Amino acid sequence: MVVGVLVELSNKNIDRIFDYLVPQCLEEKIQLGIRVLVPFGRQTLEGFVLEIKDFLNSYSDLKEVMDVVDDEIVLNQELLDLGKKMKEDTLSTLISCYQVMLPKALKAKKGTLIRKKMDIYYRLADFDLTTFSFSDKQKQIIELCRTKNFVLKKELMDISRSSLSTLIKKGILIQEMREHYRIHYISSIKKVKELTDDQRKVVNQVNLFQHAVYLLYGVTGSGKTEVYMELIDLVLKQGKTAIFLVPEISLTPQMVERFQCRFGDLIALFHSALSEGEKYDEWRRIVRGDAKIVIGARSAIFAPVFDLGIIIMDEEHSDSYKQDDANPRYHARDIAILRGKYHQCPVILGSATPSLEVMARAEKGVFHLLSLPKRVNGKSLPLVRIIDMNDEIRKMKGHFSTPLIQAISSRLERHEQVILLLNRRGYSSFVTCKNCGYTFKCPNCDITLTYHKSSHTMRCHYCGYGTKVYEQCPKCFEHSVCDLGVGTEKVEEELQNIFPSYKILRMDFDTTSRKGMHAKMILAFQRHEYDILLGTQMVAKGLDFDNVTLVGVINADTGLNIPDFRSSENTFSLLSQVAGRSGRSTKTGEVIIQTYNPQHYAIFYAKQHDYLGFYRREMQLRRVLKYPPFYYLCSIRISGCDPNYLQIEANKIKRSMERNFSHTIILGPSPCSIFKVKKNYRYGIILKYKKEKDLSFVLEKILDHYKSNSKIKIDIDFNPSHF
DNA sequence: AGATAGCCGTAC
DNA sequence: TACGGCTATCTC
Repeated sequence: MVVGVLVELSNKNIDRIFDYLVPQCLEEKIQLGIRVLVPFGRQTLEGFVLEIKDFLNSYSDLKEVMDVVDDEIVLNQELLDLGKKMKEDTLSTLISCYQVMLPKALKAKKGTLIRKKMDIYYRLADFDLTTFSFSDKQKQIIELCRTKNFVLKKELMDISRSSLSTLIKKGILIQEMREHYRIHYISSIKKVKELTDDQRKVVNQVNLFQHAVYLLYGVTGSGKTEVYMELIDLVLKQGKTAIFLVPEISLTPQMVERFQCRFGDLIALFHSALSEGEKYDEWRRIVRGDAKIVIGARSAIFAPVFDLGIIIMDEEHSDSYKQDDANPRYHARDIAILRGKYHQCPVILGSATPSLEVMARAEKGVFHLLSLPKRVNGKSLPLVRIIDMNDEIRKMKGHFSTPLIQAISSRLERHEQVILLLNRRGYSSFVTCKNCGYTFKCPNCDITLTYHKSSHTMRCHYCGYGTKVYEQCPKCFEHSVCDLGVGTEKVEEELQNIFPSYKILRMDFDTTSRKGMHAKMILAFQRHEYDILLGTQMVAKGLDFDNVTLVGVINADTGLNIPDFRSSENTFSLLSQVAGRSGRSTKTGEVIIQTYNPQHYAIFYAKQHDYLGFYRREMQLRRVLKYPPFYYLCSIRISGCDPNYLQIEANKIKRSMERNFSHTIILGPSPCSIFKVKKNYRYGIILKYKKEKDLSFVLEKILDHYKSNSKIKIDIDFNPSHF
């Protein structure tokens, strides 16, 4: 027997199958998708068996497989094929596609193999017990085994050690080894909430027996989660499984608790707070079929489930679904659709602010549109007040306008809670006028210019346009142009000074990076141990606090100034999401947004809770500027440590593209926003295209050409989430 | 990722 | 001619 093996090294030069001879003694264990240990050059590597074939004499000088690593396969046929498709779509190495599917614990890292733990269980033997007489303790043990079927050894030992051993000796109890999972779930199942008519209507519109993609567009608080749970319930009743994806940030204890109450230990949870060992255990529970519902962030889309009955992606618009920091640069939505097709099951994309790409496809009829236009509690969406900071700025000392301070104190006096959002995205990288709020834009791209400190210039990262920084503002002629930057700590301090007797909880990357802190903080706020929750983006999503009646956005604009064509969309969606945190229960909610751009359409439509209005407006812009969903984008990043050489090669790459593409707009090469990172310089080329049939072919040729050039690294990102 | 074979310049 | 640095090539 001969096997084709893909070794665990992600390198373009080795991204192919190597053949090995299987010694007789290992033949039995060999299967497609199992891992083997093979000699490679002079090292020993793990690899995946991708081909099994008979030995032919044409094979000359094959090395032998040294060992089989697993008892069971780690990649089933579906995932093996999916990886090949991903390789084609992302131009990554095949091995990187497989690696991203598996828990890290499985990755060959010398000496740190995480093993599954075993527990000893006992069950009753299959014969008539009436002929025996038992002691009280023995009866207790037998009764326990009868009700629970399998009982952990330790539990029985606690009753009576000697009785246990007698029962074992008599053959009444039979020992069984079972895998020990590091996490334990409650299996209690609470009463199920009755669906509203709207929710029921949506559930009924989903055909569970064939593949289709649905967009569930539902305003914040419309009860999308209930719909998800009902659909999952229906799928479980068919004996099938479900995958439920959420952005990492909204994988909160609140949301998890709701699912656990309803589905108990049928859930496998992938959470960033889990250790690698725990993740591995969850993965094993899925493989074994013990878990039927997989809940997790992006990579949970690769869960090794069988009989998949539904895939749900909550907060579909979230950019965390796109992996953009490493290969393969995939989008979980694309994978979801591929798996949905394979399993012939529905894919549900849910959001209160769907991405334009998805909404456009729903409008075209490619996806089915389902809507939940009303909040469940019958409450209207909270009233949004816009504070024009151009007027306020002169009256205030720090970050808080008078109306916002007044609103906060009146809510606090009523013992209600407040959420404050400090939007940190894109902070300090843009140049603005302190007097009038004017920001500099690129004349060619309608994109905010980015400040480059080293050269004291402003540059467009799309087309490469650059200009020196003007001290004088071209709008108000004041000499008050500066670059911006504020920290959360500073704002917290300021807030504490204004409200010295109230407790403030600060939630940002620094305070939540410790394991489990995020969850702890949310629970503490829920218990009203704090009055004000001050945080970054992470306070915007999925949280559900009954007592929160005011949401304040300290700086709505920063997101608008990011040099990204999606900045309006992201700002609109952030504001809508955070506004939805207010007034979720019986108390009426209020939202206050501080902004220098009160007239900006993203802020205007967010105030009106008008997603469709925003959508139409933004679509017009995208059409004119040739952005998605009208055009596809592809970002090519060229990096290396010699800036001159890089520039020369980047231009060569551009020219070869110009020769080979006929329907593609090629922008760049231009230096990336952070031109120099760790002694590495970076150039970017951006492609805009609708149809370019040789695109992948040509890009692959370019990758191939540079694959063994150590001076240059090329990263390709199709449909980048940002630049 | 490593290891190695081939190619150059330079130092004795 | 011996050594080192650099690069292209190879790993079943």
